[in-house]
Amino acid sequence: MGQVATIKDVAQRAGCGVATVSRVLNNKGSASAKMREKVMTAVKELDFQFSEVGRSLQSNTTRTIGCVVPSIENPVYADAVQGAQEVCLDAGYQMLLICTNYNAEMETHAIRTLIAKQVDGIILTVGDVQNSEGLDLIRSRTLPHCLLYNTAPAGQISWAVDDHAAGVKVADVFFENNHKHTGFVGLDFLSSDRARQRFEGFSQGCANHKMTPPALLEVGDNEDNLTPQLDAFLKRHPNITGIFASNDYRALATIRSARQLSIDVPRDMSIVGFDGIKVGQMIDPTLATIVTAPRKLGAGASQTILSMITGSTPLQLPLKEQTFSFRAGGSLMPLAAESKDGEKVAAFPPSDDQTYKKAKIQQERST
Amino acid sequence: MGQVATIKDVAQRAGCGVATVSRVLNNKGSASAKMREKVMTAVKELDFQFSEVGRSLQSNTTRTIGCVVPSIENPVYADAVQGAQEVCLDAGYQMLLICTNYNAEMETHAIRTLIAKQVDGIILTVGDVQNSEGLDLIRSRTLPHCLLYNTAPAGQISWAVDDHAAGVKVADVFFENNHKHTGFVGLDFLSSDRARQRFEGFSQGCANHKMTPPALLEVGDNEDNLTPQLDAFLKRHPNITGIFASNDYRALATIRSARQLSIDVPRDMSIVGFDGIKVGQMIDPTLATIVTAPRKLGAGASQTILSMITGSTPLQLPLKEQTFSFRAGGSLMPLAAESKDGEKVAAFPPSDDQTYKKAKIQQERST
DNA sequence: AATATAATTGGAAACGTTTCCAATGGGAGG
DNA sequence: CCTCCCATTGGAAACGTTTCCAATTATATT
Repeated sequence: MGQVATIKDVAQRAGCGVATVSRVLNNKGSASAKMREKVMTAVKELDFQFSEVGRSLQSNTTRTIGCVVPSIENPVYADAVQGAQEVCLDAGYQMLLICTNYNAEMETHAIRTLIAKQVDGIILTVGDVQNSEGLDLIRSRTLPHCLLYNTAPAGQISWAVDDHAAGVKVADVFFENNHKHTGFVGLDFLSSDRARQRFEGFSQGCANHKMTPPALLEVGDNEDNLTPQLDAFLKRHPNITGIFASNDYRALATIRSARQLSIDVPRDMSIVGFDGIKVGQMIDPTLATIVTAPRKLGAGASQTILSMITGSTPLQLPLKEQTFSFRAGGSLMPLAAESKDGEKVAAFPPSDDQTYKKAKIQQERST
Repeated sequence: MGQVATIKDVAQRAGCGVATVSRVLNNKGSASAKMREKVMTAVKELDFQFSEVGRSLQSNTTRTIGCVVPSIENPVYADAVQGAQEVCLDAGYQMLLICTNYNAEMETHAIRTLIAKQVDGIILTVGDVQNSEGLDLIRSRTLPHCLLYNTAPAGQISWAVDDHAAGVKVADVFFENNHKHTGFVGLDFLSSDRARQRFEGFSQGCANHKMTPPALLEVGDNEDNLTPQLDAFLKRHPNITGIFASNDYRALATIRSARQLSIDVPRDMSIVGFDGIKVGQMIDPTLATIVTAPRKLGAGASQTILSMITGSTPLQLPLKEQTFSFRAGGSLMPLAAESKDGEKVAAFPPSDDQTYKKAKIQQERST
């Protein structure tokens, strides 16, 4: 960096003290018209701009908020970060972003770094809310922070999808469409708190409707060879007619694998995903899914943080039920009414495009 | 923020001067064993951590690099940012992220902000390299910076896909698969420099092979009603057998619209996309596309910036041809050899799954 | 014109670091 | 025991701001 002008340079050029320059530029305190003038021209000539680091040191404030998420390669987080970032920017804050790659050690390190950088607040998604070294660090400094996509521990604020309620909703939808025997495809639960919540809600919902408890297929994060696992799974549970996948990618993978096993979606099997990624509506069949609003969650987290910082009254959290909605799609169709006995084979509607379309429309109205 | 301990507190508690604390903690200069000891315990007791802002003021360095991109809702940028961020983090730098939403005013403001924040370098994607106020600001301060996804102006470094060469490659691929009459679907070019480059390369490639110049379909960013536009387009150019879409989303939309027009992909029409998004391989047919490596580009940009900062020898840019590769997929299949006359209807292979599969395999080998 | 009051101004301290430099102390060698 | 040298140590300045406060100047009121 070639030498940049400081407030001293401006003062010298304008022929006044630094205090005057500061007052003029910040519109704080009094200054005569001619002084204003002189300062302004000096600023122009030197192309002066305040150094935020000098300011930060003096004000004990950085106007920066930290954001810690696992990875923005996941569009859910990317969108949330974008939403959060926009709100920050509008309020004159900048965002320091750190991705942890789902690594607890990185997470702790990231938070330590943000604390050292003196951020005014932190928005974060941690791996384990109950046991997070980073979170403890934050708490011990009473630094404003707000969780994102974590289920809030008691008395804490978190902007997150209510995974459990969403799971219940999916069970409701399957029930309304006459599917009584269902399955759940998810990543092994150890690594994902959220998938577990979805499953538990789904189980609960099935129980509410006296449906068979959902069969569980846990897969590794290796999405490629889902087909053999799905095959074995469906052989074990032959009367399943509906599958809830823990996210949209997994739902797509499931559809693909089903197709490889000559199982048509939605004729032979209905699939519901989770997240509501954009492509879900661009493919055929379109993907029925729980759609979430990551941008809004991110934006909300930012607003919460900002209100904590400014001390203004904190934003109301959305109702749990408003953190998601069901979107109908071609991957889910109602089972013919006479299928209530669960005799899957007998339940197929005739293989007729018209029928399918009607079913889809009906389905769309049901939301 | 409850009062945090400063170096003075540590010094007081350890019974020494601040200089000693600084020396001990930075392992710089000499210090006796017992002093080290005392300082360390004081640090533990107070849970002390250096304030980076004090440091920054003194060292005229923030160990922060700024990153300006249009939007991380676009996975291409999200991945690039993630790659860049990781490299920065590994080098002990943090990343300040600002998304401009494709808005030139925001872009300028973002850069101004980053300069005020005294970032040590900037990675940026601008809307118009030739005419960017922000870029001028950076240049006038001789601040280390590196372009990303912009075609580099003379003498500048930019980590970007060679869109032109990629366009040529797509033409090559169509040629190898006997497609002579092609089209290009892209956003109106005013807003996207890159799409234009792709089109120009594609045209060039078609010319190289003495194919008909590609027909151009410019669509608005409203992806929903592509169908009528595609219909009109194909009526105007009835013998088109291959379409190159300016990105994967548009390719998927094109496939969907084609299907609505009862045009089967790939039987009646081959489609090639651009970007190589993940879902392209999860759908049916899989999407033939130009795959790019956004993470690598982002990481490369970071390395360039870091080497500029440290003054080490700058990383070699990748060869233009290495910034992308073609990935075969089910959405592209060869036209039967006897179709060279362009008589599309006569060219259909028999509607036989086996044939399709063979065609695909052959296609995959051709890369 | 003299005084009281208000507006304007600049010096200096403070924020948390690093680093220069001078001062102190201890040990070795004479 | 004296001297010299080196290791250790702390005071102070500097980095770029803001803001308190005292000093100066301008304006209003008699």
